[in-house]
Amino acid sequence: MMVDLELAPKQKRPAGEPCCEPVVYPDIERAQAERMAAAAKALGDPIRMQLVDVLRKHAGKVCVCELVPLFDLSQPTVSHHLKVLRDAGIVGSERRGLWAYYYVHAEALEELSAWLK
Amino acid sequence: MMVDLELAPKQKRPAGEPCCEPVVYPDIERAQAERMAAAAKALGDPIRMQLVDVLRKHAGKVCVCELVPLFDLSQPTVSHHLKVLRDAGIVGSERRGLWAYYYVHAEALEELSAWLK
DNA sequence: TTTGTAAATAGATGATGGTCGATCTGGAGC
DNA sequence: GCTCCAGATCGACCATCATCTATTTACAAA
Repeated sequence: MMVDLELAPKQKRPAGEPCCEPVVYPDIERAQAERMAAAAKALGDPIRMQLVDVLRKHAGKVCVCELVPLFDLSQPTVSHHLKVLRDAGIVGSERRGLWAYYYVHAEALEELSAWLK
Repeated sequence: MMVDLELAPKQKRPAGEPCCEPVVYPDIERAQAERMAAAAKALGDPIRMQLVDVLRKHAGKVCVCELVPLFDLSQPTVSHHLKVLRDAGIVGSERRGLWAYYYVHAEALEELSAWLK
């Protein structure tokens, strides 16, 4: 968590030259950093990365029953990963009868994408 | 982990209509997904996100003694976060006398950036 | 209404992660 | 040599996470 430099503990310099001129980094980035870190965290698992990749490449809604056999994981585990992505706002879902369809919320990745660029 | 569709368990369809036409997703993405997930995971913490942000904005090397007071964390904890970023290849470091300087490896973020775009 | 099926949820477990205080390392200066 | 300092590492602690099996929910068809 960032703090104002005035509140930061004073650093005692050794006798030699200082390492560098101090630079002030204001606190503005904290909320943005938390949002982007949350998105990155959700993407920070190979299974979820592949899920998003598959959903993105299809630009439409994909049935869970198509997603589960793509991985060597149990159905509840895939369901869990989809929930993590949904809680992060990265994907959305829709029920149709017995089946559930997932799709990507492209906007949810935009802030991170813009920052990385 | 992706598997070939031939190896995927056969799905028994209910009597009604299937949810959708099956779509084949080849295995090519796995290694890329693992690399990108590793980078995203390293960025998936607000402290590390801010560290990278600060380092990026300076486009030069920044002394650890400047980074520590920006956060309400102990010096070993900041050092730990820098190590996570370095292990992920996102930042590099250089010792100069008593001080250590960190900088961003811009290339390490390029694959993720390109994929997100 | 009974049966079968897709997906979500619950609960347990072992692994990983963030944080701290204490200690270690290695360079600078006396 | 000795001392002081910046930064890294260690060890412990507690929280979070990925995964599984078992169960529940919700819907469809007979």
